[in-house]
Amino acid sequence: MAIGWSMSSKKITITDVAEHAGVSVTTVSLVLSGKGRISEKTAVRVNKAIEALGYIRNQQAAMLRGGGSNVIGLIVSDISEPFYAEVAAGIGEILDGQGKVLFLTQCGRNGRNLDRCFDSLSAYGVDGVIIGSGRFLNDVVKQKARDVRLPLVCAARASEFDDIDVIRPDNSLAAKVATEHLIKHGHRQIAYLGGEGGSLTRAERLGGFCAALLQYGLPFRPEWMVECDCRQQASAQAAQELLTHNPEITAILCHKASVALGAYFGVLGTGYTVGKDNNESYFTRQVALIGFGDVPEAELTNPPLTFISSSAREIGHSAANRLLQRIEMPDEPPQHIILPPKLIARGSV
Amino acid sequence: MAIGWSMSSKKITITDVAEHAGVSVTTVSLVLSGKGRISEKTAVRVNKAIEALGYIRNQQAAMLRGGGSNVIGLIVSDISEPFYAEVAAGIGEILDGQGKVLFLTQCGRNGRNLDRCFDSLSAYGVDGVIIGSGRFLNDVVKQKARDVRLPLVCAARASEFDDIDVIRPDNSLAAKVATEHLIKHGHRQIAYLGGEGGSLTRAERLGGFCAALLQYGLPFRPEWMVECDCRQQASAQAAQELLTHNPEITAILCHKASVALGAYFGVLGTGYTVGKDNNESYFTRQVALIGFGDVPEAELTNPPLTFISSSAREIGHSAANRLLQRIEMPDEPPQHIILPPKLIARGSV
DNA sequence: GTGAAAGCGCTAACAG
DNA sequence: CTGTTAGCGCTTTCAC
Repeated sequence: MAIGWSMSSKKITITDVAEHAGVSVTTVSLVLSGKGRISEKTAVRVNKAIEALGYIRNQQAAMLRGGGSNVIGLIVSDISEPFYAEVAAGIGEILDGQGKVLFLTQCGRNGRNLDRCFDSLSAYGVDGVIIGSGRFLNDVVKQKARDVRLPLVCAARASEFDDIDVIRPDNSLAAKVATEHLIKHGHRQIAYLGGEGGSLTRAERLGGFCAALLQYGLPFRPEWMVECDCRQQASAQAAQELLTHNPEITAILCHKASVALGAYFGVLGTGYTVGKDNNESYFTRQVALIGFGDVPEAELTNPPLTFISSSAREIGHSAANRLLQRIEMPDEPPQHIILPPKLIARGSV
Repeated sequence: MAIGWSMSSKKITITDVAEHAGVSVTTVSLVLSGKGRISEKTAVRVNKAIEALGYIRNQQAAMLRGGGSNVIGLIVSDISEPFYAEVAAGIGEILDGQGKVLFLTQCGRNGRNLDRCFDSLSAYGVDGVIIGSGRFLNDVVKQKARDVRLPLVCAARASEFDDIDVIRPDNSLAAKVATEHLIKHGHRQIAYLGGEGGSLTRAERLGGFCAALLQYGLPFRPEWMVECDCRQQASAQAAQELLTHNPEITAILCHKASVALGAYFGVLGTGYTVGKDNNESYFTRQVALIGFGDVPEAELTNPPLTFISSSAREIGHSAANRLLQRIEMPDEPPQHIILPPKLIARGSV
């Protein structure tokens, strides 16, 4: 009748461990943190007691008196946006190796809760915070961070601030590299497909795109830079239209993975083929494609599309590392870390 | 020379507030938690002091003495997997409305860190934990949860346990509903495309699929249930092969969004069309498509593919709500919450 | 090397 | 309605 049942409900504290090991709480604490010089023998005894009792140190209490909490806060608008999910994963990877953990908050797609998120993180005693969607970051929060001396770094998709640490991809360079790649493969008539007018990311990329065109003395055609809904079908249609109305176009730079995928099928739909024909047998018209992508291993691998990537995961890595540094040295001037793009050639050029 | 500079670095405590407001700490505490009945006047005075000083309550200290921490722990293998990201977002939405927050941990794609994640959450005093990837959940962790009396619920993609709360989609029913939908639209030769052999989710769906076939007296064809790489191109090829080798097939159930998308283009690639022709002019062969999808608003909307969804976000909602309930009433027997599927008809059938 | 004691900021009795 | 007081579990001087 399950009488000898484990009544273990009582919370086990450092005191219990000390008792069990026949030492003082101080000693246990010292062993836990590896600080004071403890004799090998007692250390072993203490550890054995910890094991036996299944003791788990109460971090809340620990940080109350001591210094850091080993918790990092993250604010994103919505974690289900792949970019932020990827950044979060990257941050997690770094933190993991450092015995630190991640506090996740979502401020909503409109950023409404940003202030509340920040206060929340602050209240829970995080050692620093990383903010994803920098576009919502306002001066109130920045000031608050300064007031409570809470390190704040921004993991962004585009350039945003100059008064805090920012980690971001080099959109402009990425576009330039991609465009040059196309030019070097003989393309002279290049279009840019996708994105919305108001997007900073798009603006930066178009900047790089134009820069490359100008540098190589190629014509600059506003009507070849077309916005479109990012969904595949829409992109496919847009690509098809673009190609039929402008038969001279031989290459398209695609604003994101789904656009590239759409364009891929759009090109096929026009009866053209994608990529360069290695055998130099130019019987059917070919269109080259390069897509921008945050998430290397994803959709673009199959069909094999050449793409230019600024890994969101790496942004997460850098942001985490930067924050950790800043926690150590809070008074350094803020810096921008701009991640270079990587071009992955895979046959569609 | 910035001499009168804000020296606000000192941490502001409840005591400071009490002093500033000319009341005792108790009163402040009471105002903060809205517990004791405090006179309107003092409440206002206290709030004013809080405002003036920019006081932020130290949650760590609060929970040390009091009960809950208002923190919920989440363990997923990798937050960048869209399913988990979506679940996390759903959880966040619920918690947000309750003044609670989310602690995110990642146990790695192989689940290696599961134990460590759990201990971490436990150490930080979460009120309960939601585990995503249940497939990694082991008895050690379950026992540990019981020992420390930490409510544990599992937000899963498929059925996994019976000794803890589980929230999961009804894969079998979803497949059944989808299949019946096809049958009712006159289809008799239906294939299932995608997924990997070892997948529990797939097994459950195939179960529902077969059940529906049998129920309607339709033939059961193992060779029409084909596995395939989930990437688009692979799926497109697989669909094309399937259709050319088996000309009698008129409908395909697709294991996930990317497979459906691939199949869509695969069908077009064979020269057939997708969907039902409303004008009853059956000149070209048509193939109907239904995809499974976790994320309603995503890829399947365009092209307009009919799909059957078990919203990952809703799983997050339910999991959060269930956990909150269980925190209130820890001794209820564990229950399974099985979310019904939703069929969204959009023209591809 | 190890222990005793004083808090960290807050809440929860119990008095007034 | 409001104040006094005693801890929550842990770290950290400062003695021994």
